[in-house]
Amino acid sequence: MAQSPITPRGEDFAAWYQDVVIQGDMAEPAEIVKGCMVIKPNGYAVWELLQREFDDRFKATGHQNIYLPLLIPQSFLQKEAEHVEGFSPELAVVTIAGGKPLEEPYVIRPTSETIVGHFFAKWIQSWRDLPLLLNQWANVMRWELRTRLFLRTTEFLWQEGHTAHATHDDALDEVLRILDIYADVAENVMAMPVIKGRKTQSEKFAGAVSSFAIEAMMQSGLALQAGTSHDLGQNFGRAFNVQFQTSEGTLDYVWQTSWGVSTRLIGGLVMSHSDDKGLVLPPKLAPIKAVLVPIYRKDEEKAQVLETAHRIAKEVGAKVDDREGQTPGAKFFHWERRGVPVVLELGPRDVASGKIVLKRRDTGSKEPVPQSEINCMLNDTLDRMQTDLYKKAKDQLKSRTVLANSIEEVEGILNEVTAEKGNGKFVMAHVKDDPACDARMKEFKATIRCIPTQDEYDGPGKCIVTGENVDRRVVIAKAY
RNA sequence: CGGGGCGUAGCGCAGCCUGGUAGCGCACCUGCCUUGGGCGCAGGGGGUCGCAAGUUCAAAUCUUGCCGCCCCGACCA
Repeated sequence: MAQSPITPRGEDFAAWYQDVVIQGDMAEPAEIVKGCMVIKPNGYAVWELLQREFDDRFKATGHQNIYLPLLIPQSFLQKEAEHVEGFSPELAVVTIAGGKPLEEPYVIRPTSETIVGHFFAKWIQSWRDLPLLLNQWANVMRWELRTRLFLRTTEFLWQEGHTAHATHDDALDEVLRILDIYADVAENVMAMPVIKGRKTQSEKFAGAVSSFAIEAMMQSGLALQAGTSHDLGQNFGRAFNVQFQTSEGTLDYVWQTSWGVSTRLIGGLVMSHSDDKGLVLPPKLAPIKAVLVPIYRKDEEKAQVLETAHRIAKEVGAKVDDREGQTPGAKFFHWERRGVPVVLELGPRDVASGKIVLKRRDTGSKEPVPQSEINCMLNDTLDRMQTDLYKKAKDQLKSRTVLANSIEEVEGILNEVTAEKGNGKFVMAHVKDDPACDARMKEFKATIRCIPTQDEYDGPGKCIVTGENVDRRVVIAKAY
């Protein structure tokens, strides 16, 4: 019998997304805690693979991991003016502990800049202590009004990098180095093309001088901010008195950065590649790359098939689905929904002919392969699938990116867009980095996603809102 | 924070209007049978009906209060 069906993308994109995540057994709402989710093994395994990719790159660029307290004294959040304003609406606060009201409440960290500021002040005395390059893998909590699995949950997992530098140039280099790492993992591991860019002043992180981000386009055509890297200037250095003695003997505040990617990336992964049959995972992030489904009828067939199945599975590193009492058909659906890149089918006919059937998750193509070549063919297929998924996503990004040269044009395009229809677009237009311009975009429920770091279009032009000169087109879109 | 919906077996739901032995499908267990895209048959186990108070001889059902979750809009990785 059919399991709960997956809502087709074309019918209702948001419902499709939720169905894919749940049917793919990645996560489910933790119905006992508002806005939180349970990340299940098939989802957490993807997170572990992603973590490894990022962590290796952070280590390779000189960062070390630390762990900071979950609770932050409430007064800490208030030390940086913009920071407190940005975060106070979404804080969860602990006011009672040990059965007694606390003298000073603790907030559950929404991010750790403030606590880092405190410890940086203790640890940094001299320019010789710099740069200080740290990262933390942690959970954080932001009391969101509206939540969606992975994309926005009250509690989420992430990494937050925190670094301190002697000069602004060094800090900015760090910010961009990390942005490159984020883009590298997104494109080459997640097969998710991104646009690197700077956030506008009104979209930047609360407390930063400037924020950079990678923006991805989902199959709905909506934008997803997939990672951010912030130039904090000396804002937190001043707020927490993080001073160091320069080589010339003077005192200066450190220049800090912070940067993060979260479990939101898993949502992005799902919305980049999956289809109406369920989850599609790029091979590099598939916890199980191939499953072998044995097919047999009589006992003597079973013995033969299983023997060959285990031999081949061992050779290629596949998992044999030898569960009893489930027909092959049920198994095919099971693994398909869970996004396994390749399913191998082995039955009596294949045993007799010395072949095995290889089926690709993304294209659905099925072909018999000589058993002697299966190892090579499988690796080949996984490699091809990885690059094909990227190409497909890149093509969609290109075909759904349009130029606009007037505010009316932008409005006309974006007013057609709804999240359910999944007909989103990236609109490239000349717009000034000015809060008034951001506000204008909000009128049609869109935002300036970023000012690309690399101009792939026609260079300078006149702002379609103010008429002033700006040096390149920005990305305007509706977003998650 | 506004609008809507929901809470009954592990999951999805019916029953409620009109109070009277708690039901269906899937899943699960046992046996037989089947197996190249969600097999079939037979038998079986599983529930303080979200919580609390009230009305009543009697409450899943009526009344009141509370709690929680989900979905749709304004803030956000």
